[in-house]
Amino acid sequence: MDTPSPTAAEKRSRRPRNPEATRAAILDAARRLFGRSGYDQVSLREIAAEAEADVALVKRYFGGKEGLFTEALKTSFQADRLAGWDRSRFAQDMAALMAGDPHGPETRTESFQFLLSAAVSPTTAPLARIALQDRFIDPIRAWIGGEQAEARSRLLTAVIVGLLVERLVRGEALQGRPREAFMAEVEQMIAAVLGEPV
Amino acid sequence: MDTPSPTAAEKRSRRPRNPEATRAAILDAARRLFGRSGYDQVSLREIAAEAEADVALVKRYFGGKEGLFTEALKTSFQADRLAGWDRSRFAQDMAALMAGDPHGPETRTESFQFLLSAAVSPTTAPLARIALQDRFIDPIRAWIGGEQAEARSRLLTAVIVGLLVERLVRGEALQGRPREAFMAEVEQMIAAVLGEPV
DNA sequence: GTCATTAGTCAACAAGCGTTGACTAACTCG
DNA sequence: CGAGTTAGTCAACGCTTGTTGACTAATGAC
Repeated sequence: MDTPSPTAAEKRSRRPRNPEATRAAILDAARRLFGRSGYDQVSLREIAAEAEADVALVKRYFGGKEGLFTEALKTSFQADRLAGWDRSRFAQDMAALMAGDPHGPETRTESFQFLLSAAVSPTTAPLARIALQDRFIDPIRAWIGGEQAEARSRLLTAVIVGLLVERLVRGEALQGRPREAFMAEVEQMIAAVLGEPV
Repeated sequence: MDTPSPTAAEKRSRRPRNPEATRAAILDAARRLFGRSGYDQVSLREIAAEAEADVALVKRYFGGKEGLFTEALKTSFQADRLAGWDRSRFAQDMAALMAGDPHGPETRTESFQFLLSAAVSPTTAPLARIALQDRFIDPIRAWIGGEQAEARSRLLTAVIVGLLVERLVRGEALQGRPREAFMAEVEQMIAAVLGEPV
């Protein structure tokens, strides 16, 4: 046998020794799982399993669970930054997003949920405050401008968060007339907060 | 010594054997602690200590942690039912409540937070859905009436929840002009959702 | 007063957690 | 090639959790 039985070699160190890739895999798994279930619900062993890595590597790369969480929160929802949204279609897009099926494929809210679960737990609330300010309140205020910008951006952020919880708790998709009615109301309300003619 | 050293007798069974009172004490402590920190953050031992009772009694009276949580959630915020609020002053009262100091004495939001933390955790989300429907969405719909009642009550509930999170995350009281501006915006928005002239 | 029932206590359990350090194998540099 | 560093693995630690069953003492029925 030229190629000896690979079992022994295969069992150990299957991963091709790529530190950046492993680090990224762990971080990715963390974002996914933390976003789905919150800080306490997820164990490092679950994350490691999802990333097909060893638990001990969490310490190596992130110092511990809290470090991993912080890093995951920091690098979360790059794509979902509200700043990148089209303001003229904001109310419609948000209404459609919030009326959708919570378990559907077009989710896009997973990273929001991450932030939300962070906000509720007192342990992680300070981190959540920074992230909320950074990614929601500040960019929205920049849009709005004017004298009431601060109050309105806080308010709009609160509305989005509330709608997320509603969506999360609802458990199933709105369909037909209920969906349309809900969307229409959301749209109208957001427009009102944005200070636009209804 | 006629009255012998009471240490031995005192150590055991100090509580005067009052099942209803102990049950109530445990339930009360559970409401308080669950409301402050959420399901996973609170251990049964903490609750038992707060109630000055033994951990094992949780099993006796409630079957386990989940049973205690369910019972606590069910019997929570009797006083805070939105149904009891004065509708004509609803927008103002809610705005004032939400602008207040999160750590202030006039809280009144502890039991809301209880519900909120239940809503975010997937384990307890189904329970939270029932409670939300029962205590918020349904009574609000009864107020509103009309064709859009369902959509609007969902929306108003979402707004309240979002404001709670904002308050929770904010960490300090708004004061002076920021507070007034925030309150005015909240008031106006709620009034809009309620379908009242602004 | 005696005996069965029940409220409350105590100690221990199995399981899961985050964390740690010793070990092995792979890469890098001289 | 050989030495040193680094990536990844493994087993175990100490701790906390919810839960359980054996025990003690107070209550209530007769």
